Amino acid sequence: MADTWTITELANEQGVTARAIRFYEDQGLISPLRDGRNRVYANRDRVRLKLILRGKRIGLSLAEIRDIINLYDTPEGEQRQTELLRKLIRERRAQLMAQQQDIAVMLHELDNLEARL
Amino acid sequence: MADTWTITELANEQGVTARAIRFYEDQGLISPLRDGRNRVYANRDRVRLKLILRGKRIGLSLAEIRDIINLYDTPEGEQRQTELLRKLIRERRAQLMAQQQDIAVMLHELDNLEARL
DNA sequence: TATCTACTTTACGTTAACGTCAAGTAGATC
DNA sequence: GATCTACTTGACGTTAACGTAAAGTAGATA
Repeated sequence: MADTWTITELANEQGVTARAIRFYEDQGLISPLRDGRNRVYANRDRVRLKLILRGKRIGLSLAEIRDIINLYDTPEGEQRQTELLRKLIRERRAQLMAQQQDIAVMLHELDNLEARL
Repeated sequence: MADTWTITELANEQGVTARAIRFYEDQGLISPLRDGRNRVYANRDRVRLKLILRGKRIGLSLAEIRDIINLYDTPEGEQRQTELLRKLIRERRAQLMAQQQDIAVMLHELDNLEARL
């Protein structure tokens, strides 16, 4: 298993276009190293991309995903920030759980629908 | 409890703009009756709007929501269509369950994050 | 009867998230 | 050394989902 990827390798693997990945970089969501002009993606970039795509699949905007990434990237032990971070995490968790609920309701309705057939 | 609503009443209640509701109508997602030129929303329209907004909250596009609505609106007992319907329902259910999974992973990551604080 | 309020339609504007050329470069291959 | 391949950086185009006037109407109220 390689430990670095080119942009097209990563794009193919993750099922997105290279253009999309470059766009995420423009938006400050991912920052690969360079080999000359060319982008080189390490595993942490790959993990980051997966996080982005997971966020997209559940309907988060890139701005919201950036907020979540910022939670991850905040230096540890910054006491002044900790309380704020906890709050943001709680809010995000509440939103995700509400989404779970919405999906549960929809699944239930699909069950009813199928039962009617 | 009233059994009909004006567009602004419904908009305020559901936390969206009247413009958005009219847009959903343009897209064929909802079809209220009229009192002269004015739209009159009955309870089934209200339920329909809730379905639309629930879909939006979990990141579905209006086109996808329309597909789901079409599942609901298909006349019962159309034997020829039944098998296709079952298939569409199964696919949609699979997608929703995948989304549940994505959300579960994110919730887990938030837990880890909070634990680090 | 004039004004106010809540609706209507029409139409152009806006933002997010890329798609789609165009033009250039750098390394490998014929 | 020319051609091929995989990258690069602009820059303009596109679609979805509304926002935002503009201009008109119909019923209630001063």
